[in-house]
Amino acid sequence: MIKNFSTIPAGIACPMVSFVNLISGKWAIPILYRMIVIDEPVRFSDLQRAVHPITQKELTRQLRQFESRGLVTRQVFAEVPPRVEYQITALGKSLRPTLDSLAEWMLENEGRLGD
Amino acid sequence: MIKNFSTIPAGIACPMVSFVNLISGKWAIPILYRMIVIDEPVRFSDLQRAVHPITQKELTRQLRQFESRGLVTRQVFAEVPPRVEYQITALGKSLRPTLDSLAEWMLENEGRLGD
DNA sequence: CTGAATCCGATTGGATACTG
DNA sequence: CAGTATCCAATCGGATTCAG
Repeated sequence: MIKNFSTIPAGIACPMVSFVNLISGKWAIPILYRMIVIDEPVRFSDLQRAVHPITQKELTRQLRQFESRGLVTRQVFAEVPPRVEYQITALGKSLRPTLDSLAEWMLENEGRLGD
Repeated sequence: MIKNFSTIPAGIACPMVSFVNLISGKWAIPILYRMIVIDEPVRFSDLQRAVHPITQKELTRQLRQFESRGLVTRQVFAEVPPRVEYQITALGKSLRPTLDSLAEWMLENEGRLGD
């Protein structure tokens, strides 16, 4: 017998919609997780090397988005050659346990997935 | 002082890339989480009502994808009117702790996010 | 009821060239 | 080095129509 499905509050899934809005796209999670693991200021070019093969354009876009959300900070040094360092914030770091869990699940179950 | 970034194995972020490939898109996580919470066979139309305002096309596409990955099952009943029931698999359910953690983080931190 | 098919606009994301 | 600007292809995703 199937329970009356409509009795389940529609709001349950809403955090998930918010989450997808927060970190959607091909590179968002990989970038964020990498920065969490690093947990130190990191230069743009180093980050690009670490998260490859991401393009400059994509990396820039995602970093700007994270910055506006308060997940990472951006510090510009008035030098030649220019140096810009990005770093994960406390808020960003608070995502670590969740993302760890996610990575672990993937490592454990990748082999079981179809296709 | 900045650690030499290139010493960090590039493989660390790979599970994340796999994860994004598994459940990317606007509706994938909301659908999956909803089915996990239900944990019972659910009809197509009920699911569409629960995860709104998703279109038929999108719901169909995502369900087919999940089916091919082994995250949900699809059972067709030869009736008039036709009935099709989808249900989360054990593999799909094993994602629950991770997705719970994700939902909780979102509920706790939604207010702290910029923009 | 459960789709498949089609059309369409919006968004994503890669490649490349250029700049301070 | 750290971007910006431009072009382009592919995908995403909504609206609508049709079919078994």
